[in-house]
Amino acid sequence: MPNDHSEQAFLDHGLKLTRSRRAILHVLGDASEHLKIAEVHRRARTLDPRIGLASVYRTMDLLARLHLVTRVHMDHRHRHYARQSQDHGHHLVCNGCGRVVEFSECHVDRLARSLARRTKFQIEGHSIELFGRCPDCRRASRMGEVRKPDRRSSDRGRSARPSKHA
Amino acid sequence: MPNDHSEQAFLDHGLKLTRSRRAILHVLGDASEHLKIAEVHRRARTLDPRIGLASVYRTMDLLARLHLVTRVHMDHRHRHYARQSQDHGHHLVCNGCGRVVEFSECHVDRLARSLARRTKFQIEGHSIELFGRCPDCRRASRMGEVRKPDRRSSDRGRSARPSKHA
DNA sequence: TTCTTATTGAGAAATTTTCTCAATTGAGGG
DNA sequence: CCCTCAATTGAGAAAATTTCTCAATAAGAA
Repeated sequence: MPNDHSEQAFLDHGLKLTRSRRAILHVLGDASEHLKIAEVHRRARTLDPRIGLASVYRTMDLLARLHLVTRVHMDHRHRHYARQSQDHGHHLVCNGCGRVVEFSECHVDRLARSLARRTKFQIEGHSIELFGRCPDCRRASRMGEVRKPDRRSSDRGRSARPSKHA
Repeated sequence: MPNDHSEQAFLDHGLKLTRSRRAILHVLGDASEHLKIAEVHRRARTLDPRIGLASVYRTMDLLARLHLVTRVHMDHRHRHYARQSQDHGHHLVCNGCGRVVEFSECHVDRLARSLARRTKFQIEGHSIELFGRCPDCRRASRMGEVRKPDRRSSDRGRSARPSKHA
């Protein structure tokens, strides 16, 4: 989000600040949600239509390596990225329909400290996902159905913008 | 793992117990690790070479919907599944090289209860991932490098079988 | 056994990600 | 300001993963 900070980080690591990278940083700076690659690409192209998809992949990888964004696991079909600073919404995902509810409470600090000590990793972030059944799907399964997933509604449900906030 | 239980679950839901499904249940029953689709397919074919990849996808989807198996998010490139009962290895992933260390301690019970109450979800499982830098990557970055990920070692690191257990 | 329909396997198609390579461009030095 | 050179790019090909289609098969009920 501090865009200048990101740009500086690039330079500090001897990386060039190119048109594409600047555009992508802008996109990420403006976004308030998690974005998947295709969406970053789409938005970046409104700033500069020349930007290629491969560059988006490359830049997002770099940003992740610089800890400016974090990969979040929202579904299996797409990569999603969140800015480092917003990386604190965790997810409750419905196994039935894919609906996602965000929540923020978590207490992994103790766990993180203990793992850091044992593994000598330097812990930088975390993500928690819980899986279950939303009320609608519970009702459906009480009625004996095995709901075949509906592609469209499932895609909607698993989209980047979680439907509710707990 | 209780194979008969799984087979029964199929019948209970009016689903047929076919050769392929039986083979896949066997594979899952024998496996002690998370498996990705391609691996399930490979193993199932040693039991019955006729099984097609599409059937593996279809069966794994069904199993997930029957709660006999859970999707776990180990990397972005593949789906991974774990048997419901073994869904309790969590991961510490190195942001630098992708190395994965498994750990088992976690205290999400309270969190789960509180979310269940607030959202009316029925919680069925969870996954925790922490991200950081492994000792090797910390050393490298102290030397100013931005390690470009090495495809091969990264693939090894992110594979289904974590390298170490904490 | 026969019937009915869910399920299958194979391959095509779609989707996402990675790779390759010639052309461009950023940043530093002169 | 211009040069130089390596980093970076865009485009498209290629790879990898997932989904779809459809005729053929086989599981389970009668």
